[in-house]
Amino acid sequence: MTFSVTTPIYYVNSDPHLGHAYTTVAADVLARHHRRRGEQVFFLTGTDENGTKVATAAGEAGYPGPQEFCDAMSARFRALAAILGSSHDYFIRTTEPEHARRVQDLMLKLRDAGQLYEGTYSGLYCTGCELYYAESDLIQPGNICPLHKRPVEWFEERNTFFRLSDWGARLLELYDADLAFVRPRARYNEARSFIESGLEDVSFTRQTQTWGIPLPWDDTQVVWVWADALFNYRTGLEYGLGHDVSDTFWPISLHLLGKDILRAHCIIWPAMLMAAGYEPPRKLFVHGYLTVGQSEDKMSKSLGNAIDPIAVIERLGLDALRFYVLREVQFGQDGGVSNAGLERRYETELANDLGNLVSRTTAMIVRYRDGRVPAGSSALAAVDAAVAERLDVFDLTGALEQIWTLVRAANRFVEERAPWTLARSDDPADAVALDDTLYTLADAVRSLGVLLWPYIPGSAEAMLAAVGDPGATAWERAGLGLLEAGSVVVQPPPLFPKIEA
RNA sequence: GGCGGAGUAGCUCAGUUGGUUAGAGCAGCGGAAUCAUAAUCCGCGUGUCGGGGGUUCGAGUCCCUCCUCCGCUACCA
Repeated sequence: MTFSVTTPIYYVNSDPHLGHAYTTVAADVLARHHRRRGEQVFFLTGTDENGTKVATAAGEAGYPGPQEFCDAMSARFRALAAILGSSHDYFIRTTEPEHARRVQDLMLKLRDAGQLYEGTYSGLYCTGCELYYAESDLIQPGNICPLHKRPVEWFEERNTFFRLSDWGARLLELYDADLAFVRPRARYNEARSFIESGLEDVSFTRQTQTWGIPLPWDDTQVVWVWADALFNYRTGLEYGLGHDVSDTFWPISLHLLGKDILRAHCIIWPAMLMAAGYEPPRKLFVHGYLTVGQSEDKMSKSLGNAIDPIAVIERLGLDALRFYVLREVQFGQDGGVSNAGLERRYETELANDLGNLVSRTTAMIVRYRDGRVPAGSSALAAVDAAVAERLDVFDLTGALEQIWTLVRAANRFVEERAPWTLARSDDPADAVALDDTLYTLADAVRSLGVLLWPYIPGSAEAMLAAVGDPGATAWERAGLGLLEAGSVVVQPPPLFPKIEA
């Protein structure tokens, strides 16, 4: 089995923020999960660096040229990925010569397949926005740009067009063949209805832009940044590892993307691939936005409303951030996030529910059984099947909820068994019951370590080490009753220390 | 306008193909326990399931209609 997953490549025109972190973490969790299942995984992320906006931004930021700007900005995204613990296999940059060369090859391939033709693109263009407007989006009368409050101009440009209009029927076949081709369902509907409404050809080159990949047969044109950017999902496999792994990992198992780039990914991209003779991706998952909570953080005066991923990591740790963004907001929907919400989840779920479970479990085994896991059998119900089921449909939030049912069950179990009472008893039956209880708890901590490893790898490894099963993160270990009696237990320092007031 | 989502406890949301007293987490109130990061566990909700109408023995779940919010309705990414 193989599993290939991508994030969008991030446009270097803006600074990395929580939204980028969100997508990267989500992709990382899936990549880690599939690796634990023993699959071969290729996880691709990177930066999108071509286009006029980048060239302009480079000038405004005082860089000698776009490349220097891209180098600096891309490095920031790469740094963010590293801080997030992203386990990507390759970080692609669209200014890499290898990428450019292969994009040119792909353009030739499209041309040779008769999928490109020369035409004229014309429309109402606002030089301030640097984009074309539909008449309906402008203030009438007078075709006034809603942003710049001045009339837009009629522009014409000689371009090379892609015959997107030829692919509507094939795209619909894709959507018909797999109702989960695009998730969540609302996004599937959105993409599908757009296709059904009729597709127009799309210009795949730009004449007026310079910062881009030249069209191989006409160097007065550059490849449209979207075509260039989308192709990264292919080119990255062809050269990222230093050798071509596209045979192994193609078609892409899953593209993660934000809802703002749905059309490019769910319509243009599969069509481009089919036109070039490649298999389209198997699945696309469109996630929502993390919105800044208004209600809860209304009190905070200054700039406290924005969540800076780096600041969160410095204060509460990487795992707190990774956990929070996937736990708080149903993956696939929009949802509010706030520092107050983050702290609440951290305190109640990570520190109190999970961290304390580890503390009390290890403390009791150290105290009552000299730090050795007694022989016993698990009295709890495993959740690994339910978790895998959620992850198979990319329900990262639902999987976490399933995991938490085990966390809660384990805490409840402690109260039910009251091991401290059993420990005070002289009855041999109580000693056996205590063994069973402690085994169940240690084993639950172990199982939770396996289940949570993709989400919070550092903490999960600490959990596994604490119950004497370090590094045993393979998914086959996610069930219950797999801990060896006699494993050495040590009480670790608190996994999630309370927030200092 | 058209298409598509959503409207369920104070908050965030679950609620398969219609079927027993509509659920979870959080917050709030009360209690128990003491292994543990004073961490945990138990108990407590008169919720018009957006309004109205209909189908049915029976609807949050199907049909009609109305209201509100959101997304999409093409080439910055």
